[in-house]
Amino acid sequence: MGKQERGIQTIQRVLDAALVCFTSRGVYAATIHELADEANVSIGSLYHHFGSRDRIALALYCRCQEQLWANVVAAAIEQREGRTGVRQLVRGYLTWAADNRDAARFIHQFAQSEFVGRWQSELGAFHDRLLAPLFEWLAARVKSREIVELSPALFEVVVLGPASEFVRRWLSDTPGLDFEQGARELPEAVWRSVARNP
Amino acid sequence: MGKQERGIQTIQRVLDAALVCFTSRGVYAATIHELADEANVSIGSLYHHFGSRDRIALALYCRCQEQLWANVVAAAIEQREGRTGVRQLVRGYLTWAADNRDAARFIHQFAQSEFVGRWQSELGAFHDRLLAPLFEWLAARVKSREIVELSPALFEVVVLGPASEFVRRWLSDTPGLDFEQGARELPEAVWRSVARNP
DNA sequence: TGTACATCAGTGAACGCGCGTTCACTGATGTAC
DNA sequence: TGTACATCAGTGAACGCGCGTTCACTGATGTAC
Repeated sequence: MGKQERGIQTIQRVLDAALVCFTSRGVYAATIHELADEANVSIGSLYHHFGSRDRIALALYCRCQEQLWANVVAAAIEQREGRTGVRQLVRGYLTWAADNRDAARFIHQFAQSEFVGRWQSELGAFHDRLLAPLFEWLAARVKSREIVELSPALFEVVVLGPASEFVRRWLSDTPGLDFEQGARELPEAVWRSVARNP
Repeated sequence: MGKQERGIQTIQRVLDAALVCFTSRGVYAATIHELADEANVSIGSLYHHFGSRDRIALALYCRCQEQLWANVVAAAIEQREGRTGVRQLVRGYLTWAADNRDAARFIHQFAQSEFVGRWQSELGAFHDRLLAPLFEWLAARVKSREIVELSPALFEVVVLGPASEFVRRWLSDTPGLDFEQGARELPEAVWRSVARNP
């Protein structure tokens, strides 16, 4: 199962190309032939490394998720106060999406696609592992009574729901949605919904 | 362009079948052959009424959206107070989804699919028309200083974002997510985020 | 340092399956006089 | 009330396109002695 340096580079190149194809043509519409073209790699080589078309999408999804949460979670949990941490979490999510439009678009599309079902349990564990530091941070702020008591699952819904809904709409150019306005007002709105007032 | 009673019934029957196929097999995986089978209608008849596979999905989406918002918006705007209205909106969304799992699943899947792009402007106008009464209600509550000032677009994100994120996760059986708990705690959490405190 | 062998990386023409769509047709319903 | 015609509703075998995948192969890199 040993991989060579050359192979690792090819895999990265394929994933880069996949991001282009999947976002410009769509996760379903993009064909493996287009993908091979964009990556300058033969179809056989794709199958050598990934085994199937679906697994390319899966690998890309994991790479994007890792980038997203490594950034966003790290920036949030280095905040001491609950308020600044939650605000940072929301703002971080928004700015990451703005800086990585394609990756954000792909994540949202993939997460809602029929692919997910097939890898649900693996992806769930992966997701939990990425968010674990955040939930630790959260538990401490709940304990210190800065933040209302909410199960981690509901906390995610309440805090990341508005952020991801906003990004989803922003990415599809929903009229009447201004990014700057969202980045200014959403963090505080979200904070109000989890803040424990004295 | 006149339609006969028989044709109208066939269309409804096809949409019922489409909901079954699209939710059990997936919006992309379901084929028009399966659809014809499930509806007990010939493939030719499908094309006579809808013109293409995609338009069947589109028609179903419109029917589901209409059902959803007719219910949810109506129940919310008959509330006088901002707080009870917003709470009712969130709770109404959740319970509609619980009572219409398939329709909710289909709406979420379709809305995030590559279909949407093709009909974006029509669907946007349709959506706005369905939500118009809600935004009127909202404007009055903003004016009376019960609710913070937010553009309609951001209001939607803040209020419906958590609700739809919750439903999305609940529909895909995310572990750790309890429906009853969500129905109990989400409405108030959302209300806190838009309430204007004296 | 060289040789022999094993494994990894990469190729691309060919295949076959199944999908959406078409089309020439029959039957049912509505309309005009 | 009957007849002739037009339009709507419905049929399903056939088509052709393009997709994901395979496979027998060559070339590159690593390893053992």
